[in-house]
Amino acid sequence: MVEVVHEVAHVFSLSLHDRVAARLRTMLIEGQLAPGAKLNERELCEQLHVSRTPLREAIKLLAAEGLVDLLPNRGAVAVKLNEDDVMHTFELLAMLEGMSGELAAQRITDEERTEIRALHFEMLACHARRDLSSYYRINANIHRAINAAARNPVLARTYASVNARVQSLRFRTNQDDRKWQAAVKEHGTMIEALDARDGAALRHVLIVHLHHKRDSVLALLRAGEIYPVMAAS
Amino acid sequence: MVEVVHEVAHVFSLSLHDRVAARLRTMLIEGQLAPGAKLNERELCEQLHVSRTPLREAIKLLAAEGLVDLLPNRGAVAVKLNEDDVMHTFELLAMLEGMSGELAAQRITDEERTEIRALHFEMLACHARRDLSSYYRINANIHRAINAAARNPVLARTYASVNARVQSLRFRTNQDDRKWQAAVKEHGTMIEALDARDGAALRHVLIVHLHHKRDSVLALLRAGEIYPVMAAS
DNA sequence: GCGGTAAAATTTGCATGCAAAATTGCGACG
DNA sequence: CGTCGCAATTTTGCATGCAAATTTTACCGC
Repeated sequence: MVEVVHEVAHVFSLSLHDRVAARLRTMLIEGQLAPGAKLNERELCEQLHVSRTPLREAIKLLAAEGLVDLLPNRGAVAVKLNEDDVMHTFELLAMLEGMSGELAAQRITDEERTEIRALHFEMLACHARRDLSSYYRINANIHRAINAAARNPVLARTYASVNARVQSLRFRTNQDDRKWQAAVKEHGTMIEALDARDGAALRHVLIVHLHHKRDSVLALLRAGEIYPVMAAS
Repeated sequence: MVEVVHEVAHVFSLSLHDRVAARLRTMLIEGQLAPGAKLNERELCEQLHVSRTPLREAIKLLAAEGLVDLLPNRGAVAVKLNEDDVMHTFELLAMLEGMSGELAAQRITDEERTEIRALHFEMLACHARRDLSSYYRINANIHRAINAAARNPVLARTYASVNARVQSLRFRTNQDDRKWQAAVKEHGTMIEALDARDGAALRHVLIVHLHHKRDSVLALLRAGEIYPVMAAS
């Protein structure tokens, strides 16, 4: 019935289910689909202007990524992490990022170091302007760059997959100026470790960094300032 | 009124697509679907006696697990790892298993230690009988038990997911008696480290163990003795 | 024969239809 | 007044149909 399709000529992932999965992923990470919320197929079909088949296929992708839980005969719900889940996830993330850092310190090129330092200063600018949104974006790019410098795509993909599950929570932290300051300082230490090609030091600061992040998220979680936020239904 | 049941309910896979995914997973791991082989939907539909919808949904699950690659408009193919992929995967696996061991040494209960030691002796029996198949099964159970003792379900699931991608390759190694002997000896060291609750030692032996496994797999890969094999077992 | 092109056949991707399960609404009964 | 039970509606799960894309095959010119 719907033959009017928005221009997607320049997009290479022509598969509709991939695009739908990406859209859902964004909605989950940004909290438009709140943790614990049921994913109503008919609703999402109308909202995304697709039929149920590609939507269901996209949901299966997200289920394997761990972003939604699949309940037999009862559809899918956005994952709602409890404290233990958050602890375990950050415990793993810290290890993964620590490993990335250690490998990156050994394998990074000068060009990559230069680029990461540039990103670092961009991030400092965002911090100075209190531009949280851009700060997050550049921050993510820095960590992605470190992962890339580790020269292990399997590690990078695994990290991205695990990280996606807590991304929506990480989004809400760093409201606290003191913690933000500390995070920025840790990032400075990362740059120093990278310049010194000190794998152990980079690993250490990354693990500490993630543990601080974990604590921030847990604090918000315990304060109940995360899950009450719900979108209109 | 529904009680809170956010645990991954392992009720019997009532969903057809879950059963199909499990079946396909087995076929991929056991090599019935050879690496690089195209997954023909019609063919598999007839073989598994299901229609295309649940099959396609299952394939999406496996794609997110990294067991198959999805080519736009050209279906899915069983992943065919090259040497770099194998190196990177084992590099990550070694780290994950090392982490598991370190955590397990801290968190394991006496009951679990007892059970793992029992499994260990069972495995020794299989080794003595040269019962490779049972050896593999018990070996996998030991590593699963260590992962369980680490008390981090996220880590365990991640390990299982990454491991699945090389499981079909691991299946074919240890034909070499000398390497088998060495692997068994390493397992003995693991038990000692667990009994001493020496996290660093356990971590170390697990990493070494995985690196040896990596070398075995790479040797077979380079000898071309893996991919030509296509028969079902 | 050989390369190239176009049509036929196969295969994938998406939409829709139908049955089973779950949720909801409502009324009878204790 | 609350609870249980049953039917209506909604929602999920699977099968099938159709169009687009890909692969195969056949043909034509050279």
